[in-house]
Amino acid sequence: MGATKTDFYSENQNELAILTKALGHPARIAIIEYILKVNSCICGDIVNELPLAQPTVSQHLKELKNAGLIRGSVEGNAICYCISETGFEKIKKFFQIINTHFDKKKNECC
Amino acid sequence: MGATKTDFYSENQNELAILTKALGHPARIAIIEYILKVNSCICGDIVNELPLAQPTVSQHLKELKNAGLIRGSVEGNAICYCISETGFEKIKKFFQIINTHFDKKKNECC
DNA sequence: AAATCATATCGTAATATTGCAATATAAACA
DNA sequence: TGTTTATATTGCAATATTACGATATGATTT
Repeated sequence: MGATKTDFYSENQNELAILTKALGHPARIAIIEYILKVNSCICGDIVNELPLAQPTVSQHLKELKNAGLIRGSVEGNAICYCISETGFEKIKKFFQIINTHFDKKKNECC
Repeated sequence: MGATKTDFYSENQNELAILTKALGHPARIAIIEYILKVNSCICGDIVNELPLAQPTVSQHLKELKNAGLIRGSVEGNAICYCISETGFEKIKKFFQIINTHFDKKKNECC
C-alpha cells in the first residue's frame, strides 16, 4: 500500500502526472513564474526570492528539471536555469483535448 | 519541517498548485481522460475501469472535486461526475502566459 | 594554494499521500 | 421493512514529499 500503481497506467498518463505533479507545489509555481519574469536566473536568485533554504530550492529545481519543465546550463561556477519547452508542450496537448471537449460537446452533463 | 509554507505564496500560486497537484497522479489523469471519453459517469464505472478499490477511487474523485476539476450531482442513489470548466479555466490562463513567454522572447536562454 | 562563491547531495524529522478493509450512509426496490 | 446498490468515511499501514542543517563538489578569485 501507499505506492502508486504506475505499471497499470499508460506512458502518456504517467508522463502527464509527473509533469503536473512537478507543478503541484506553490514553491515550484513561484519558481516557474519568477523564471518567466526574469527569463533566466541562478539558484541563488530564487533563494533570495523565496522563504526557503538553499538545499530546498535546489531540490525543487531538480524536480522541475527532471520533469522537463526547466533547463539548467553551467555558467562559470553557477548554473543558469530557464524554462524548457519540451515539458510544457506535452501539458499543452492535454489541455487542447480538454478545450475540444468543451467546444464540441458543450460539456453536457447530468 | 515537512509542511509547505502556504502563507508565503500568493493566492493564485496556491490555487494553481492545488489544481496541478490534483492532476499530479496517473489515476486522476486516467479518471479525467475517462470522463472526457464518456462525457459523464458514476464512481462504479471508474472502479471497473481502474485497478483500484472503491474507497480509493472515491478518494481520488474527492480530490478532483475539491480542486474544482470535476463536478458531481446526485442522480438517484448514484452520483454523476463530469468535467468542471472552472478549474481548467484557471490552469488555461497560466499556460497562456507561458505560451506568451515562448512567442515573445523566443525563450532566449543561457 | 587558500578563501570564496554557487550549487548539489546526504541524512533526517515532520508531514502528506496512497491504497484498502471495514463500516457508515443513503437512495431504490422487492 | 428488509435487501440491494452506490458512494462516502474511518482507520491504518506503506510510502512519498517537504524542508533544512551539515557537508561535499567544483569553479572563481585573491
